[in-house]
Amino acid sequence: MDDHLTIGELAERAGVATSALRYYERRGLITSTRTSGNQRRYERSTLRTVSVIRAAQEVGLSLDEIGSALASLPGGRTPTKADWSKMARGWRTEIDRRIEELEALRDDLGDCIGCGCLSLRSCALFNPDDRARSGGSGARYLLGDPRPAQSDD
Amino acid sequence: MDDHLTIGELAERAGVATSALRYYERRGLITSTRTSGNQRRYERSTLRTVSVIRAAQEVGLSLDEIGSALASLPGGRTPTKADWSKMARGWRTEIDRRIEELEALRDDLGDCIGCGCLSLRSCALFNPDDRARSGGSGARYLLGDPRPAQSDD
DNA sequence: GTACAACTTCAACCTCGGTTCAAGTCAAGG
DNA sequence: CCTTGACTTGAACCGAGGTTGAAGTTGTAC
Repeated sequence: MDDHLTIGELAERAGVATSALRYYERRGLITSTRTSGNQRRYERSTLRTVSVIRAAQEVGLSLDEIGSALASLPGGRTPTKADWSKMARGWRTEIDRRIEELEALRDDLGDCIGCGCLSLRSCALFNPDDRARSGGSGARYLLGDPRPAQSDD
Repeated sequence: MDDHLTIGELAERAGVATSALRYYERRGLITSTRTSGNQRRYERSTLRTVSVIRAAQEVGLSLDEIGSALASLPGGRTPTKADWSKMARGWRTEIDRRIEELEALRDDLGDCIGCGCLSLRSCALFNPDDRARSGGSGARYLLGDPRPAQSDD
């Protein structure tokens, strides 16, 4: 009833499980103080931080990336309005990039459907060398660079 | 040198690791015959199947979904040109759906940047109740339904 | 006929974003 | 004081899509 939130209250208001909040704290995304009896108490502003975390996850960022973004905030841990605007702008760029990738993929697919490129000749979707191969499991899509015709199938 | 491929040859031509090919086989996505010495030999058409698998993964399908699609092919295991066209059309629909989701998300984000909705009032991105909560880890995004104003922040 | 690369299997391990459990402690109402 | 529910910890587990390693076998080039 003071101006702090228990983990259960924060979980309910933020729409996440308490286990997720403890996990975020282990990962360094949020912080808490402790009562004399070792229970977590959260600032009300942590609700905002959690909302930003969830929003960033929707955008497709990993918790590591989100953590870096939060850690790089100048004046402390909780994102201010200006911080949020800045981050949101960056994320929008990221979303735009992903939309472009998907559109390219869709167009490739359209070409394939039209051209019957099961022959594998010059089809972007079927060009393995070209796939983004580095760096984990994110959504990665292919781009151009059709290979010169080879003995195909 | 006959018309079959070893696992290493297939791996190189398809751009995947041999371990992945064995994994696909365990999952029932591809098949092989064996030499008298128990080594795998692949039909050349398996290269096409693997390409389809990788393309479907790019689209965002799980190996289970891909397996179902391949298993449902009428005339055997290797997708024909017509099969491929049919699948590709389905995937394109899926891609379109994901692009729409991303565009909605981007627009929400644009609203947030414009309105300074850090207050959490009526902001789609900050509305936890509304997040797609069911069903695994796919890319899920939020939609409308701004909540009536509450004590916020 | 022998060296060596490529193959075999099975089991264990990896990341990511958490959830679930067991065993125990704290806080609040009656 | 006592009960009850919310909290604490650490460790184990999940599923997806594989990778890695050990120990042994095959295939082929010289």
